[in-house]
Amino acid sequence: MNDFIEKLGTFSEEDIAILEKEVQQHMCAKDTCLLKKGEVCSSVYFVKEGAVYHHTTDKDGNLHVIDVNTTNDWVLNHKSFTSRKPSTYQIQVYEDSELYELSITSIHKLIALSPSFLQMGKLLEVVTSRLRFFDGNYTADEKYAYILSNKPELLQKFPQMILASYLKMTPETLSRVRKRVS
Amino acid sequence: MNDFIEKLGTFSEEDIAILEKEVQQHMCAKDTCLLKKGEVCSSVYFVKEGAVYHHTTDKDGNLHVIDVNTTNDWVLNHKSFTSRKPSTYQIQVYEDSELYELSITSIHKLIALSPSFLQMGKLLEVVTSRLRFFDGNYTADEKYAYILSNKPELLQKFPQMILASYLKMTPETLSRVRKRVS
DNA sequence: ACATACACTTGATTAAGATCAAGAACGTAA
DNA sequence: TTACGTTCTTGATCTTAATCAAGTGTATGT
Repeated sequence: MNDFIEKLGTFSEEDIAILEKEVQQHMCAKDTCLLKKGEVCSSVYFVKEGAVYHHTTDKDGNLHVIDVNTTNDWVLNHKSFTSRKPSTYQIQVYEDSELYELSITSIHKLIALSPSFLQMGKLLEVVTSRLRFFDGNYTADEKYAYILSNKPELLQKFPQMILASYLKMTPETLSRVRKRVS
Repeated sequence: MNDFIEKLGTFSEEDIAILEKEVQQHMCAKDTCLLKKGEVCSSVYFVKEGAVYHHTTDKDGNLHVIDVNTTNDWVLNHKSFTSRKPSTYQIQVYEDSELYELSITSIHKLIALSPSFLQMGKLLEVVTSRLRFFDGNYTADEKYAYILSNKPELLQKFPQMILASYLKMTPETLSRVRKRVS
């Protein structure tokens, strides 16, 4: 649990003690749903080991992958979490994973006990900000190269279909990009 | 000033009286800068009449239009405003405009005087959320059709170059789309 | 009225990626 | 082992929009 707490911020010994009481540890099987479409996001997860993806399916049955997380990543729908409005997509475990969970009620309790826990709010803003290429007009090659140099573990954890959807290209294109860039 | 206050929320007579003392009314000439790149956004504007655009210029000298506002729109860099971090772009008046301004210090003062002003925070979140098509993969025709049915006044106020940049297409493409869709 | 500048249009060509289609590689179950 | 279902690869073609280039307005000032 140390790496989890370290990533959360800097805390005193006492703070860590009360924090540890609030954190729940889970072993989640593949396909476990962490947040259903329509539910309000009320927990923050941290991936100790494993893989998680955020997705939705449109009326034509096409899968849209919104986000992907692996080891040492934070997992939450930040928009739903902060606005307390229903999530527009699902968060699901992609492979058997070990997760830490901190509920919103625990977070409120912690902040009431020690204001040093306020730093978590800032953190969650940062960790959930979207990757560069979702704003600008990047080519398929640039998007792949970005992942390759910034988060190559995604390429190992997820199959081409999921990655292609996440990168907004077809699996065929991703296959060709892969060959081209390597 | 009534339409401005109405859009801000629902307030008592006394609230409106203290609010009106804080609002500054401006006549701004074309090209007046409301927020410079690098400054922290510290005011919210409301367009009584006119046109405003948010833009930046990259190292190759290309103009990138991030947002456009016309009559009855709110104007602010929400990210800079809430994070208190420097703006990455400029906000500028595009044609002579009549604007109302509410500074962040005024907002804090108002909230201290009456908690009913807290509703403004929610409002600003909503009004600054990006239009649908900036997430998904929409065609040039779809983007134009969306503006045409949801904010046609933009097409009157701004020249093709600005609109094309905002819609992430070339002016040539926008010209052809225009003919095609109409 | 003329010149200059600027915005817009239109056409021809190019490039990126999607789509369609077929086959290869690999795992799992009978 | 064979058979089936995936996932991934590869090729051929098509579509969208960018680029390049040459026009056509249209306003502004002299």
